[in-house]
Amino acid sequence: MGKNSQAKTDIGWYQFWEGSGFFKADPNSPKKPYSLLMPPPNVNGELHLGHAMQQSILDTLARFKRMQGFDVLLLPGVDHAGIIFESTFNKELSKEGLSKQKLGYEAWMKRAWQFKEEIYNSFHKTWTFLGISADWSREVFTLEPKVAKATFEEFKTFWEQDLLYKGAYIIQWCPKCGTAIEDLEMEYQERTEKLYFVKYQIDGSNEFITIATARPETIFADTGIAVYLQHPKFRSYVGKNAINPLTGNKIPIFEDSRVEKNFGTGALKITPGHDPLDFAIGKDHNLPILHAVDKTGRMTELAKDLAELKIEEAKQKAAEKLENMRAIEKSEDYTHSVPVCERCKTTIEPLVSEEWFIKMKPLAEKALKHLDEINFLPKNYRKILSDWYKKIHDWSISRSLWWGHRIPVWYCQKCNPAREVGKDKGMAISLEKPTQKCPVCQTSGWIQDEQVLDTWFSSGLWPLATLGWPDATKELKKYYPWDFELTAPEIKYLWIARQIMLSLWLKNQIPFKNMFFHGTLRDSQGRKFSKSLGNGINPYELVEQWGVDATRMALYTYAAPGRDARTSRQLMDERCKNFRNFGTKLRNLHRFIFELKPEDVTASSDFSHPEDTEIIQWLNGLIDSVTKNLESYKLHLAIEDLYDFIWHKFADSYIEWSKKRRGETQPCLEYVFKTSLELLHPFMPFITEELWQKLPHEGKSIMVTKWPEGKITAK
RNA sequence: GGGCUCAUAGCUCAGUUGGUUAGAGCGUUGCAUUCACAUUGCAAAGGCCCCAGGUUCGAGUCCUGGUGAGCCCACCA
Repeated sequence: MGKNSQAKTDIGWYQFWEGSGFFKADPNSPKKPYSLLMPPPNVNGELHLGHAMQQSILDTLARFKRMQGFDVLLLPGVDHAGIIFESTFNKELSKEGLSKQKLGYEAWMKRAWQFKEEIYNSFHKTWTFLGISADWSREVFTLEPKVAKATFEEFKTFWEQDLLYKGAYIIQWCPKCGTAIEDLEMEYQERTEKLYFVKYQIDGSNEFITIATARPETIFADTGIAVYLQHPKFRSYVGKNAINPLTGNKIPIFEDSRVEKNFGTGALKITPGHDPLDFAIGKDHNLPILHAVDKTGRMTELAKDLAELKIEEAKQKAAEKLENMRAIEKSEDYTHSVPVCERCKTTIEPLVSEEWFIKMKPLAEKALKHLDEINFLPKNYRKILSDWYKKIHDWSISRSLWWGHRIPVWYCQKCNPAREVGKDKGMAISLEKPTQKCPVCQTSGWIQDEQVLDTWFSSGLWPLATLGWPDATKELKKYYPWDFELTAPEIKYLWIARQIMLSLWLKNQIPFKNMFFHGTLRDSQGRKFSKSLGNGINPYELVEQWGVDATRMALYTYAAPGRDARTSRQLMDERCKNFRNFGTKLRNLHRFIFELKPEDVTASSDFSHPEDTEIIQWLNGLIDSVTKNLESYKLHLAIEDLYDFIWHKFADSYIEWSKKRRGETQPCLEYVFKTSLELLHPFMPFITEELWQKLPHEGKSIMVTKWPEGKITAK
């Protein structure tokens, strides 16, 4: 009962604040701006405890800056999250026996937007109960036209600057998601597999060269054998051909420095179509690229009678074949890490495919020059990012998905059916279907590239697109660069590093002045929270049980920059309970000071009594420390001081002393209590508003009252 | 194989630029409590601040080496 009525009150305050326009930024206001950018959560599932922490931190800073008199913009939004969304959504569809293919593009899209809407609503529910004071009138979703326009501008800029190209490249392909993914989107699983030592006969001889491989099924696509330089045994074979045991093809044997001396036999089969290293070696030695496995993860015609089989089965069969022909010298158990798709955990199949890329080197170099203009917390992230920029590689930006921004490239069906890329090739870049005719053949049968852009291609523009770039809006002028941005460390390269490069390249300015990396909340065994482990803690349950303010306070205790923390439902409950009790303490302070006010109170005081002086001095110290800690984003230190002051110094000490001279302490009690509430408001917005409203006060809300400065000095 | 981070009370963690006797919450123990207290207050116990060196008048904090844990990056077939 009590909990429910409390929740209603909280929502009431939230509506009061929002209805009063307190959350809105005003680009026309003469106040100085302070801008905070919410990292857009992925439209995938519900917001978790990490989001709750992240967004509570943002909200606290926004409320603090507002009270300090800034025109605050806390801009919220949601990311469409291409691959993750599709894999989640398609899983949902499969429960109904449906699939992408069965539904078709139009119907799938319609359902997808509905699904997005459901998730979106749950986000808003969470944001509301957490009390997030964001400017909802400026909320952005990364698939909306505003972002499409910015993304097109980005694409066009790279195209015009010749930083964009399309080419055959070995990519990491997820057969289940049906798309290329980036190295950054892979993870590794330890697996024990068989390492086969396979004999390849030397052409025109009875001798053999032996290679070690864990993937016998790809032998069908072998187009060479490389041995390390000056191999004592195999060097005599260099220049000769080996016979591919499964196809009978003759393949060249050559030396290459990239072959490891101390692994396997010192000879490496080269399969340019199915391995990144082989691709590189094959390219340098002009080897043909063959595919034994296709994009669905099945064997191709090349594998003859093994065609159509899935990789795992083909591996067995290929090994048996080799065994039967006595081509296997031996096999060993071999434990290595296998790349899998971060999203669906399917084994990655490297394949050669036509993809779009951006040349990143000039962007990275520019970012490196300006990195010092950003204040990183913790500061070692400057080095982490700069190391990454130094060994940057080209960014593959195309994905074979439906959920995303379509690549804004149109090919002339008549004169460029192969969809080649080039300024003279009957192709156009345009956000909409081009209206002009093909300059080469004068027809207008344009067809758009079917792939979509990598999610991060648009998310990387978040600091710009949210403010209306490429248009020169007044928002862009006033709030850019952002004062504050925060994120989880795991997307430092995917997102943060890209935002920095793209903002500098396109706008010639850093995207944000302060970049805060919070730690990762983990379970009691140090594992990340994940759906599959089922170890997550639902923030809503904590709020239900302990209230928002207490939950927020518990989360700030984990808000030290860059520090991972172990927690559990039990530990969260302990901390929440503690801060719930702190809230009770605040209510009792109010009761003591106001509801149980004696008759004989003194109207005013110069706080000259030594006990008054003492508490005022403590309070002034508190104002300084809370202000300073908020200015430097150390929320965990600020709440420690607030807690200690209010509970132990004010309640346990001063209030006890005051009982001897209750009447004359009234002005001091009221001043200290009210100031404490104001200092606490950014952290515990609801209870502080509730109590502040019951006090004698000026102004409409504690939210828009002036931040305490501690002008009162006792003699 | 590189790189980064961490190691502080039984547990989860603070400890800003080196500076008295190293802190909090929870937990434990004892006492009090018809007091503003959905209990709260008072008190206690509990620490070779991972190990070994070094710098310094002074080190939990800085440097070197070691041990252990975690994370990130990397093409070991």
